[in-house]
Amino acid sequence: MTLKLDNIFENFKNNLIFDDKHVLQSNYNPSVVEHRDEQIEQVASILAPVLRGDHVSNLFIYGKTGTGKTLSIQFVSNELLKRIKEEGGGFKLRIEYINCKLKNVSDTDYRILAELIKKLGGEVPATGLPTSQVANIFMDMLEKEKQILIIVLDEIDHAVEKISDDFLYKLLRLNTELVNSKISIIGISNDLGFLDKLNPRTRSSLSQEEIVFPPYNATQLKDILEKRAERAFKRNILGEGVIAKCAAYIARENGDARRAIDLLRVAGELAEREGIKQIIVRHLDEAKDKIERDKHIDFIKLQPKQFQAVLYAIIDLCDKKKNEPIFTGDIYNEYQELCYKVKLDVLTQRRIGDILSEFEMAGILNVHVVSKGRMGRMREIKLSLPKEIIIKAKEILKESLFY
DNA sequence: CGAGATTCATGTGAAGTATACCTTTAGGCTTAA
DNA sequence: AAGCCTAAAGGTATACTTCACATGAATCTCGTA
Repeated sequence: MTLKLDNIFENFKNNLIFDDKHVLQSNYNPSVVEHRDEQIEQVASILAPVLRGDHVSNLFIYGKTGTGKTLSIQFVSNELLKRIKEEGGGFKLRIEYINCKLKNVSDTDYRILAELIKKLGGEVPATGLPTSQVANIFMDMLEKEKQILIIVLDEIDHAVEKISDDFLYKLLRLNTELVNSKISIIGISNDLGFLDKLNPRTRSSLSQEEIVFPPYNATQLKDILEKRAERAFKRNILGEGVIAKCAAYIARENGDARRAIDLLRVAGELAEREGIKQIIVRHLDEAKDKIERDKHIDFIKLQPKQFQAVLYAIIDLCDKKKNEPIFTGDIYNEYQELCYKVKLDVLTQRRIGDILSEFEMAGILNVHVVSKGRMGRMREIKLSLPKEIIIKAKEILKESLFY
């Protein structure tokens, strides 16, 4: 065993590619945020009143993934925290980040409150308590100290289905009930239409201020990548035009800087694994596939059993039907048979319908309702995954369901 | 022939249920004065 | 009498079910040209 570990460590030590790989990992926090000066200034000027211990306006931020929203907020937060620490002021500032998309973690009223309480150092059971009581616990914890809490709710658009408008509104207006402490919400959404889904009074208190983060363009991406690559890789590792290609590709797609950086890292890993001393354009292409694959495979692995069963039924059906379109009813039948085979409880068609919608939300399926006249009305369903991922997914699902 | 009614298979919203978990409370048992 | 433990009662969130009504175009019906 030790021998094996020795090998691994030895290989790692001798790695030819990376100098400091951490720089390319998603939890890396650069000291400078490139090309977001304007946005950072806006965020800063909106959050600045906390320095005087004043209440801060609620803020709504709109921008696609990987446009530096989180990074910018984190940057401003750190600066604020630093200053508060230096100057004191007799109160505490907390900035807590919550991603509302995380299934079974922070995707309902109750769970968001529970998460917040946890971050404040408390503990609440996963179920059993009335939400209002959890809200009270939260307020008590908040009031224990003189502090300002800024809650960053990332991807609220994903949770708005499950989170009641009322909850958001109450959270936004919590200030009126707080004596010692103050609270502000920063909502982040990828979907600008999100605001329209809210009722007007919630909307107006959430978007007291609004900031838009545009996607990075190719030049900016190139710049960002170069800065990171410089620290992450050893000298002369990057092949001709690799960064330019990477930037151009991502810019064309959606300007998601995180993806661009991932791409570069994975390309590096691939080169490392091959034992080659240079990253070339080919690695980028391979990395692209690998990232795509991993993302979906992880998603599928994390799904609950029933969801996996539904997905398996769909994949199986697609195989059988080849290019014919498939509909809800077909899927349900297939799913039922599968359940008998695997000894899984059979859920109702109603529920399966909801599960299908959830898959659609997650971008795994392409669904649209068609009316076939006298033949009824149903959803036509297509898998929106590349072929090779479907094959891999099928294996994984088989494994998970049958054994 | 064409306007309007019918129909089908499911979409979809609302209300109800099962489960797993929580707190409160009352009763019973133990312990110590 | 005070303290502690236990079990029942009463309550909640969440995932799922049940019920009931909504959809929307192909097809049918039937009056009319």
